[in-house]
Parts: sequence; C-alpha cells; structure tokens
Amino acid sequence: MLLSLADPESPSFDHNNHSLDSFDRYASDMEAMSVSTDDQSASDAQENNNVMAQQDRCMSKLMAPLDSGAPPKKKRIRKTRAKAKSPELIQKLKTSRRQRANDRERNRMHGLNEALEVLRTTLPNSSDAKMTKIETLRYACNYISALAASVKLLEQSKDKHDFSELPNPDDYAFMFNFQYSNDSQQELSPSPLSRTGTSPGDVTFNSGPLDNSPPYAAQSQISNGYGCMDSPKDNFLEHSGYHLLSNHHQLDQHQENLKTFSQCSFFLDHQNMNQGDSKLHINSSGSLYENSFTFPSKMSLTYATPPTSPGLMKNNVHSYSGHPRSMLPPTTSTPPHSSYIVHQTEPRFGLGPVSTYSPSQLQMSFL
DNA sequence: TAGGCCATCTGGTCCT
DNA sequence: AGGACCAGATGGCCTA
Repeated sequence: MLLSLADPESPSFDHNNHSLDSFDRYASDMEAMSVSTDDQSASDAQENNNVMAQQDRCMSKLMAPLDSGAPPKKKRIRKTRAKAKSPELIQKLKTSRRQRANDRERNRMHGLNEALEVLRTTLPNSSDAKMTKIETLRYACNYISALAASVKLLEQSKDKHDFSELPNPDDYAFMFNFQYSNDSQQELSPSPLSRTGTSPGDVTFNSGPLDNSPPYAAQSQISNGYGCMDSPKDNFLEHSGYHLLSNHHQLDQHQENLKTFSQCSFFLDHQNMNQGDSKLHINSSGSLYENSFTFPSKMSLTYATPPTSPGLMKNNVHSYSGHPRSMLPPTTSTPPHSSYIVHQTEPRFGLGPVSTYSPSQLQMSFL
C-alpha cells in the first residue's frame, strides 16, 4: 500500500532519515493519494476525507520536531534557520495544498447543495420539474412570507373572535415574487411582514390589506419578460397552492375605502423599456381598489380602475402602452389586460440593462 | 447555436 | 498557518 511507504507511523518509516528526499517522497505520495474529482459519490467523498486526513497527519509528522515522540526532556532551544526549499519542493507543497483546498471546497459545495435539496423537498411543489437553486431560494422567501401572513391573519381573527372571514389560504396568500434576469444588484424580496422602514432592502406597508385587512391575493411580479400565466417560470408559483389570479371579494368589508377585486394580477415587465420605466400589466375586473404599500423598491405606480385613457393614470405614469394581447393569460373570464408605463422614482442601482434595478427601491401605490 | 444552469477550479480575504 | 468563505473563470450538459 502506498501509505506504508510514506507514513511516518508505518514500521518502514525511518524517523532518523528525515531528509529532503523523504519529503519529496511524501509530496509525491500524497499527490498519488489524491482522489479523482470526477463523479465523486458520498463514499468516495468519505474516503477522500480519510485520505486527506492521512495526508494531514503525514504533513504534520513531517513538519513536527524530530523528537516529538521522545520523553519530556528539557530541550535546548536552538535557533535554526529554516532550510531553504527547492523550487520543486515549493511547487509540490503548493500543489498539495491546492489539491486539499479543492477537495474541501468541493465538499463544502456538496453540503450546500444537500441543504438546498432539503429546502426543495420542504417546499410544496406539485411539479416534477426541479426548481433551480435561485428559484428554490426565492420560492422559500415567498412561502415564508405567505405563512407569516397566514399566522397574522389567524391572530387577528382570534382577537376578534370571528373566524367567519377567514378565507381559504388559496384566496389570501400574499406573495411577492421577484424574478430577475442576471442582475448583480438584485436582492431577494424580504418578508413583507417582518420588516419596516424605507431604506433599501426594507419594506414598508403604508396602509391597506397587509396592515388592517384580511390578506388579499395580489401578485406582483417583476418579470424578465416572461409571459403571464403560461410561462414555465410562472408555473412554479402556483405549486405553492396560491393563485396567480385571486379573489378579493371580501376586501371591502375590512377597509371602508377599499373596493373589491374579483380577479387581479399585476405584472411588471421592464424588458425592452427605457431605463427608468417599467411596464405594468394589470388584469382586473374589479372596480376601485385603493391601497398603498411600499415595495422593497421605490417604484411608484398608481392604478385606478382600468382606465380608458392615459389621463386616468396619476402621478408617475408617463404613457399608456395599449393592450399587449400577447401577454394575456389564457383565460376568458378576465377583462382585457392593460399595460401602463410607470416611472421609477428612485434611481436604479448602477447602470446597465433595464432589468438591473434593485427591488428594494420599488414603491407601488394603488389608488 | 445561444443561453441557462451547474460543478469545479482557483486565488483572494478573513478568521481562528 | 490553515481552514472557511467568496466570487470569478471555465467547461460541460441541456434545451428552446
């Protein structure tokens, strides 16, 4: 076995002959011990760890003082200059260290992936399609937010001793789902219920359902230009059991100025738009819906009932862009979609493609 | 074939 | 000094 040649613990090891030659043999033996990186199974990884541990023992033995095994004698402190190492030796040391670092990094990433897989299986998902890593993380955030909203609603109902208005979870899940392109500035949307404030990354709900009304099922989606309902990227949203299009029939019972939505969905599309603008697709058959909340970013948009002209849009709305029929979800029960161009009130984080702005700077207002 | 996703390698930085 | 962590680079695989 290879180890017997190089292992200081092996009988064949000559502790007195601790020369550079023997070290070279160590280095080459350790390299030979390194495990192929292709297709490592768990057992391979374990074996690899053992080999690495063995390597480390070899190295520490080699580096340890020669009298390490001797009885505790008073040692004479001798000032010695470190032996100059040959370039070959330095190279071998580097290679060995690098190899071990690679192994550790590989194992670390495997551990990360295993944890991600656990998270994946924890989340409700009716699809066979495996969620990507980023989808899993964002989905988990949304799911936690929805659960938090559920808890809050339950507590409110308990306080009022009235559970009659407790809707089906499918009807009230409030989910923020951000989907971004390759955006280095992007942030995961924080839980809408757990944070307040206006600084980047914070979420403030100024008024409306999240604070004082039953949960409602607005779906906001900053999309990268995917279709509405039929996009694979959207499908995984529904796997949580929450609707992309949801009922708001009880909204007006809880806030006087709130009217009802029968169905609505919000769809933000900032692809192919000028920088600073974003396109909002609104699908609603409801009448006036009044609410205001601060999304993690500072994008302001105002929405009334589906306007017949751009003039009905207030504040930051710059233009009205018609009816992108191609973006419509495949349903006949909803009115025609409208899309509006709204203005982003805060500068994007950095320059670059239109899609690169931070969601922590988005503010949405529905009036 | 381009783009997305992923695993791996690598060098740098921080921490113990 | 060595390990953990991170981000960039790279190449393979898959899919539209």
